[in-house]
Amino acid sequence: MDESKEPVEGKQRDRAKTHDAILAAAKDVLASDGFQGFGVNSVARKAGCDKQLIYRYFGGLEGLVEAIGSDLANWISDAAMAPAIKPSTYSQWVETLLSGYMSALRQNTLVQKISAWEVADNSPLVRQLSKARSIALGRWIAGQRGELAPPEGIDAAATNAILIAAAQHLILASSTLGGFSGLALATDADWARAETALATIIRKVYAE
Amino acid sequence: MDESKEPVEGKQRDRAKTHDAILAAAKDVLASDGFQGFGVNSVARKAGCDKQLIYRYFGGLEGLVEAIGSDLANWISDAAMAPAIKPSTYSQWVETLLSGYMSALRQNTLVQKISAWEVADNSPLVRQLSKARSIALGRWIAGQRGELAPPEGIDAAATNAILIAAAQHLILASSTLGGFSGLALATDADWARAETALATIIRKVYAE
DNA sequence: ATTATTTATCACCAGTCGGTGACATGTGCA
DNA sequence: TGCACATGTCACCGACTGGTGATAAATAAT
Repeated sequence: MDESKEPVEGKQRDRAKTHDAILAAAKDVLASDGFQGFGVNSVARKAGCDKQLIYRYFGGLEGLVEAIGSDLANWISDAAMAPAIKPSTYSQWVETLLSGYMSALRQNTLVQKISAWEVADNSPLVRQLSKARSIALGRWIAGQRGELAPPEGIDAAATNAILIAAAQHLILASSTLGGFSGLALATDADWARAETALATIIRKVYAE
Repeated sequence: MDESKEPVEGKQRDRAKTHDAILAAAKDVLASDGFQGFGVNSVARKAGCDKQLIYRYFGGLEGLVEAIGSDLANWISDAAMAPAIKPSTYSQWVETLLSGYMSALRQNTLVQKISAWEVADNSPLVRQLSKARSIALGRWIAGQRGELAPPEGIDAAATNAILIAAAQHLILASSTLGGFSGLALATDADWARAETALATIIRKVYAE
């Protein structure tokens, strides 16, 4: 009767399971130790298997990163909930967009790391992850786009890039430094303060 | 007569010169290859000397980084020129402050890298450099501070942190990605556009 | 000229890296 | 049963890393 299909749990020969374990370990190493300590040896160590399997199942580090990239295809759509109310002004639209982006990014530490590496490291592997992140983000924004037009006389594209840059940098800085430029970003109250300030900026900038 | 003190130039035994060559090579490796390829071997290779000398003259990598940190003590004061006209409103003051910070940061690629590493890598060496950068920045801002007060009813500390975060992130992204979020940041015209948008934000936010 | 001392180089260590071939063992099919 | 294959393990390679002790060579002091 011991010939059941899942007897002992764990060390059974199960390609799919080891495959997933390697993938999970890879994401884990990336999120915790960063790109510095990312390699076949460390991933195999954390996955509890031989590194040879990484070459067999993923074709090496490159293929492994590719798999992680595919895994990130919907990182923001999954995390950012749809806005409760449909925005009726351009200012509101930017506000909800930025709020959704921030909440999604704050939930996904791996994407945070990738965003940070984008500007700190231009190795091929990082570029690969960066591309996957960017594509998913672009698709999400495209889906959020409505028919609202920005006020006249303002460079909306540049302004929004500035706002997104600020939001992103605050999140990255909060994870590693706990704040930025004297502004604490640890507790929920801290974040409420930051989001209030950001919302005020948006409203004043896009005031009709 | 050949016993002059600086005869052939170069391969003479000159501790001070080698010391400086190592320091320069270290900054060079950091700025070009990043923290990834930073180590005694690569620095010694670039400096054209034996790595043993790094241990002798700096006490290892840690001391070398420390020396680089001291070298960065006045990075912003040296680069940011004093404002042409003394700002007469809080809005103007923020504008000149941010403008000076941006121009100084854009000129110093090493500090750019350090700023990027701050949020991407929390190794002890990075923290050391980050600290040196932060101290120099804080001293500069303290020196720029005037008696101007922000308008009532606005969280100036949070707002300024947001603005600085945006400026910094745009600069970092421009160096590695050539732009951010669809906004090109390569040519001078690109930067003029970004700075205009930023100035507009500041004026609208801090309008009296 | 003969020491002492500084400056620089070399050879080597143990450890890790990415990568690969040979091998053992469990699983399913004939 | 026996065979073929899939799965997993091990040992090893060359290259690189940080780090150190011994040694050569040039300068300074006597």
